[in-house]
Amino acid sequence: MLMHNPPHPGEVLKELCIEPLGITVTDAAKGLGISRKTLSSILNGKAGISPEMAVRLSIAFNTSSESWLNQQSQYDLWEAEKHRNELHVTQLSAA
Amino acid sequence: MLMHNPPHPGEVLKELCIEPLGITVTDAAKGLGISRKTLSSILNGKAGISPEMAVRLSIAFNTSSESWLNQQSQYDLWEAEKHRNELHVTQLSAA
DNA sequence: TAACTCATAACGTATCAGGTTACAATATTT
DNA sequence: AAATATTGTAACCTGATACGTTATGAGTTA
Repeated sequence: MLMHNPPHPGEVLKELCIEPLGITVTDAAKGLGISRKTLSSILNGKAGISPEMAVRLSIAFNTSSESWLNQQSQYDLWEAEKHRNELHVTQLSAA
Repeated sequence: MLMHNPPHPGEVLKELCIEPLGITVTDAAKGLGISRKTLSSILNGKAGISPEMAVRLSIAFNTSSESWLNQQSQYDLWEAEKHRNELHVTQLSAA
């Protein structure tokens, strides 16, 4: 069960990876093999981290791809849970 | 680190939720508040489990939405990792 | 036979990742 | 100060995918 509002994975990426290394967004994008606009979108919370992007991050920053995708999942789930009560779903039991 | 080929989340859904209850795909779809085609696509591995669908499943089967979405993430990541060596990514270090 | 169940194809809509190009606002450097 | 670098973002395009409806064919059960 998720207990607190998870941050944008992009926010974590910026604060824990990009800024500590002192590299520019432009150079990081080059290293990741993606466009600057795509990285910028992630860093500013406009785009999520796709499975492929998680693998790219794991290579570039020597981390685990799982941790990146899990962060994204938890963020997405937090958003989805906000509308739990609006879903027309009934409990299912044996026929 | 993921060690073995994760199953389709839809496969798990079918074997651990639908079949044990002895309910039809049609009735399960009704309970979930989605179309029969959408559920069929998931059960047969043609579609993934979206964050919203994870919440629906958690309500209908009294489970955790996290477990469903994590299963999907692990499945997606397994697929993405297959192409790890095709990605043009370089290790990033301090400027 | 008739009714139910299911997978799937065809079609449309919405969302989203990702790319390119271009522009404006800051920083930084010379 | 002037020139350069950096960044966010808007506009536009493509491709993938979730989801819906409708229809069809196959299998199963009453």
